[in-house]
Amino acid sequence: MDDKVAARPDQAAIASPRRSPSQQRSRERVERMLAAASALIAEQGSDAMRMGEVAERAGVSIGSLYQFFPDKRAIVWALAERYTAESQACIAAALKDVADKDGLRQAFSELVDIYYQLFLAEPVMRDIWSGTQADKALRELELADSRANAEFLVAALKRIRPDADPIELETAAFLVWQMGEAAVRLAISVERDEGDRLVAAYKRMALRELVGE
Amino acid sequence: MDDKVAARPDQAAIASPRRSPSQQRSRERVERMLAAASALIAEQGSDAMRMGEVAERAGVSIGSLYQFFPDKRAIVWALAERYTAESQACIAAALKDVADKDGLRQAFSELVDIYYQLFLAEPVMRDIWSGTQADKALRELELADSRANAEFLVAALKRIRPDADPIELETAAFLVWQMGEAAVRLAISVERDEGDRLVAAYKRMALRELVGE
DNA sequence: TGCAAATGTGAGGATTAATCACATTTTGCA
DNA sequence: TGCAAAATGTGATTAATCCTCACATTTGCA
Repeated sequence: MDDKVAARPDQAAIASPRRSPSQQRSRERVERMLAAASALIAEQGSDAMRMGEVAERAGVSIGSLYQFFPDKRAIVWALAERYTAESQACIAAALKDVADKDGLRQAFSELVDIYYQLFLAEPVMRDIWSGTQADKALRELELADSRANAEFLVAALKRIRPDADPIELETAAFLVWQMGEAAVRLAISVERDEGDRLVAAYKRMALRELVGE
Repeated sequence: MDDKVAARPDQAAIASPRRSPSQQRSRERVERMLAAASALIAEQGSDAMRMGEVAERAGVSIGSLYQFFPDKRAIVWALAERYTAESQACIAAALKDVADKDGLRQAFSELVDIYYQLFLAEPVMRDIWSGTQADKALRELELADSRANAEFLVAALKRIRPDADPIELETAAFLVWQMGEAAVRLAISVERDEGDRLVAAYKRMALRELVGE
């Protein structure tokens, strides 16, 4: 995770570019802004988050906020970007040494559990990825993230089933990943025990598709 | 499909109740409002849709708009509600007479295709169900819709596999349905041929889960 | 030290959702 | 038919909020 504010992909209306914090002082302030935003999102959701409130909590002026973030969505995007970077590292590590079916079963099951727990425990994650679909930049980030994660999965699958059609593996991995997100989102929006059942059912389905019975 | 404006479930902040059109005149005006909103959503997306523009296109005043819709989201919700009612009828009809595995395979495959085509062809549908997650009322509508559709599927499954555990069928059907929506949304956001592959892969996965190999 | 670049500020401009006090039309009924 | 009450229609106005901008302050550096 770097401290630099990542350049957000252009949105429908291109937001004017913003400075990247180059001094230590401003880097710390940007951290405070993100922390404040994160706290507010956890409390009320990103939609209800007010720029003035973020600035106040971070102990900076509105102007400073806009110095580093072109608009409100960019703040949410920056938080989302951190989560994806972190989780990608985690996923890559978990799938890195998988070499057989049982290894994949094990690793996949654990990853799904982690993801599920994360969504249950982290209101910010829930909020960000729930609103995903409405925001073009976030949707693209999620898609890119899914593709990257699917790649890790494909790499593992190729080791397990070296003679399988690469395109099919690619398709299956991408689909399975995206469905996992859908399954977890669904699971957290219903009663806990039904959610658990849904996640378990998803795991079975996904693994059957990936490594067979 | 009834002409009445359905009462929208309470949102976070409870919107003040609005009149239901009881006279022929107002019913027609409400239709014009919805048509105008639909056209604007198709053109620019529901986020960019402006209340003033809806009113102008419908040939009514802002005040009239708010006479029948408590707020902006209620308009989108009303459109969404119509789509779900329509599609539920379609789904119920398609699954009504399914009595064996091959019948289900056939019906399910057709329903998925119809849904996929609908999303490809209907920008309003795309927009509404993309923004779904951000809006509590829409999320609830989608969930209720999924559950209702899952019920039709469960009914068919019980005829095919009468000795299966009902809870498991319920879980599988609900999950499969929700995943179908995720799969289609994913499919329409990538290149057409990749989308087709994804939908095909989803069908395979879903049917394997529902009726086995 | 002094200057240019980086950073900080918050009042105010610009949008836009939503309200409300009042006008007009329709309906139900004696 | 005539008329009171309910339903419907109107748009200037209010309120909330994002974001800009002109100017002040701080930092890095030769």
